[in-house]
This record gives sequence, C-alpha cells and structure tokens, in this order.
Amino acid sequence: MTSTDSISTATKHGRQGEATVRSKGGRPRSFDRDAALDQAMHLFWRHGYETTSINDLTTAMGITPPSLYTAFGDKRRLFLEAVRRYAGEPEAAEAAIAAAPSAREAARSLLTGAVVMFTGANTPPGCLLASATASGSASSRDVQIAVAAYRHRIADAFAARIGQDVAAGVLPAETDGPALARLVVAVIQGLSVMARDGLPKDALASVADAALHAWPSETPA
Amino acid sequence: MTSTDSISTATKHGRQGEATVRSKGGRPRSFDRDAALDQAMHLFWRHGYETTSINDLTTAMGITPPSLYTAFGDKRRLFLEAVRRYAGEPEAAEAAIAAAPSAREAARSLLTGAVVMFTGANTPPGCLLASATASGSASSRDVQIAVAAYRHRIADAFAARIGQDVAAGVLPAETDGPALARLVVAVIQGLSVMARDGLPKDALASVADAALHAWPSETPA
DNA sequence: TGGCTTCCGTATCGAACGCTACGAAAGTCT
DNA sequence: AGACTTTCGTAGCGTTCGATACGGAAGCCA
Repeated sequence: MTSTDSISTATKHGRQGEATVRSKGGRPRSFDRDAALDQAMHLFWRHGYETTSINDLTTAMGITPPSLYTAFGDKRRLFLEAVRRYAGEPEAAEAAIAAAPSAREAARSLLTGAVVMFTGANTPPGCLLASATASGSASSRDVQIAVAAYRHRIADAFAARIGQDVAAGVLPAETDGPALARLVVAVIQGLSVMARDGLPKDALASVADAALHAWPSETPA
Repeated sequence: MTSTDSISTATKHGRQGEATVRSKGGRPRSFDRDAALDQAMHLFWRHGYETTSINDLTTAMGITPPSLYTAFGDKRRLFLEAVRRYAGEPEAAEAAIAAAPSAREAARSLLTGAVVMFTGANTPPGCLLASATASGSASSRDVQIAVAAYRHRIADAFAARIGQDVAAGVLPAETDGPALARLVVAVIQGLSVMARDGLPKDALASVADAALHAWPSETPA
C-alpha cells in the first residue's frame, strides 16, 4: 500500500512457516523460498485468490505440488503469506500514517503511492488487496475477511490521524474524519479497478488529484 | 447502476435467447425463465463469475443443468445476460446522465443510488459490475472486458455531461472533466467494496457526501 | 389421434480442482 | 560410516468443474 519495494526481497531463506523452526538436519530445500513466494504473490495479484490454481502456482514457482505444500502449508496460508509480502506488516502502514506531517499529506502520499504501485511496468495492474478477494465462494469467506481487516486497519489509522489534525485545529472541527478516511480508501479501490481496466498512469494520477479536492482547507498550526 | 427496480421484473416469459425466437410447437418450458435469471444474477452478484459454479446456479434456480444450457446457452452467456438484467441497457444509463439537470446533480444521483443499491436488505452487498469480475483467470478475460466496457460507457457519458456544463459556464473552464468523471466511478467501486465489507448504509452515504466536496463550485446559468 | 418438436430428468463425460502417499535422493549429526 | 531427517519427483487420490447423450414425457398442429 505504501512502499514500492515490498516486491523485491525480504528476510532471507531459511525456514519460517510459522516462526523460524529449528531443523535437525535433512535434505535442504533446493529452491529459493522467497523467490517462489514472489511468483505466487504476482499470480494472486493478477488472477485473484480462488481463480489461481495450484497448477498455475507450481508452474510459475518452478516447483512441484509436494514442495509447495511442505514449504507453505496449503493454498490459503500461501495466499495470506503473499498478502503480507505484498502489503507489509499492517503495523508499519499504521505507523507511517501516524507519523505523516499532516492527515492531508498522508492522504496525498497514500494516493500517489497507490497510483505508482498499481501501474508498475513489472507488476500486475491494480491492487492485490482490492481485487484478489473482491468476490468468492462461501468457502473462502475467512480469507476475504482477513483481507478486509487490512483495509479496516488502514482506514482506522487514517481516521485517527485526521482526528489529531482536527484536535490541533489544522482541520475544521466539523470535519467528518471517518468519512474522509473511508473516501481515501474507496478511491484507492477505484484506482485499482481502473488500473486493471488498462487506464494509463497519468489518468489515475488526475483522479487521485481530483479526490484531494474533497479535502477541507487546512489552517497550518 | 441507476435504477433500483432492475431487480424485480422485466419483459415476461417467452423465449428470448438472442432475439425472441419463434417456436413451432413442442413441450413448453416448465420454469419461469425470468425468475431463474434473477436467481442467477443474485448468485453472480454475491459470489462472482468464475467462483459461482453451475451446480450452485442450478440449485438456486431450481432447474437441472440441461435446462440451464438449453435456456441460456452456457455459463458465459448466462452471466452476460445477468449483467444486462442487473445494470439495464447501457444506453438508458447514458441517457439518464445526459438528461440530468447538471453534471453535479448527475453525480449526486449516481452516488446516492449506488449507496442504496449496494446496501439493499434483499440483495447481496456491493455492486455486481464492480466485484463479479474484479479478478479472474486468463480464460475469462473477454467477460472481464465486457463488464469493464460498461464502466467505460458510464464514465464517458459522465465526462461528456461535465463538458456540457463547462461549455455553458456552469463549471469552471479549468475543470478536468475526465478526471472528475472517473473519480465518481472510482468512488462507486470503493463503495461496493465497503458494502461488501459490511459497512452500514449511513457510513457509505457519508463517504458519497464527502466525495461530492471534490466538486468545483457551480455558477448557475 | 398421430406426428413433430421441444423440454425434462438421469446419468454421466473428460478435464481440472486441491491435495497427498510413497520411495528414492541428499543433506546433517554422532 | 551409518543412522536419521527432510525434500524431491512421480503418480495419483477423491472431488468438483463446465457441459452433454440419451430416452421418455409433454405440449402444439394437422
């Protein structure tokens, strides 16, 4: 959501299914777990959760089904791990919003960051969080809820940041913080749809710019 | 998108697969084609295109697979017909936008209409056009494109309506019409996501209201 | 009434789904 | 070196996918 570098590297090799398990010898893994997770993330990003098959995944990851299952558990846990890799720790996003110089600046940063991330040349269009579980069967409701929780945390952190600016007199007292926060999140979802529809980056940027005009005027402290 | 009555009735019985075909006798259909299409629409609306199975459909429609295929062709054509039933003829939506008293009024009407439609008590949450094909495998790209075309027509009609108001001096000359039009469509996509996340109607309404603040001030003619 | 046409219900079709049993291979540890 | 642990590749598990073949049933028209 915020960073563009969440695509490349992360921790580095070694087991880490639930929390870096100690191994007592045995044949070492012959593929790069991080690289494989990267491929899985890209597939879920482009084609969604339920509509990406294990066969699609193993082919792109360059491994066989048993390797996938021993390394990642099952499809659901692989997806949730890909989500974490895509969006980073939710606490980091919350901290970034809280640390922004102003709520409006956080909004601008979030929106322009989304425009860049959704139209990357080497990544699928749109947002994984917005599209991968936008619809699905009843059996994947728990996964849909897990992704929705990510959105909620962003919106809540954002509403809190707006509340700070209202309390500080930077934003008008009558500002509807939750509504403004949800508007930003809503526009981001829309930007994802438009990126998937093939609109170019500058078109998305102009939409993000227009959305910022919904912001009330600030009174610098 | 605009009307809320697109849920109940439509033409009425009789064959209409591609264009009301004449029949030369034979056993008449024993189920209500419109009612069955309604059920299919609701299932696609709630669970999406690829993630709704033929078995789900036949069960909800109260018919057997052969009946479904005889009456609707295949899954793809059934879905496209359900989309038409959901959103109505695109020409009607375009005409409604063109006939609005002002572009801003059209935006207000579109947004409030979306809030109502996405939070109906007897319908699935969110928007079929926004969620049913938000992601999918490569084999359903044509369906995704067909739905995207619907969004494009709305946005284009809207941009044209804004252009009218700019030409008439109702909106400032520097107004970015396409961006403003796309912003409305983007917010609608976001409202759909939020409705699916379970947010209540008043929360969505406040977001729609906040979005309207992005609109430049009018100069009534 | 008889012929024709269409639909309905049963019982699948081959393919793809998520997932795993099993034995050989390749490492670490004593 | 030898026991042990873990991964690897092959092959296939049972289920569900979208879509049909087929024969009997039910209507229209002559």
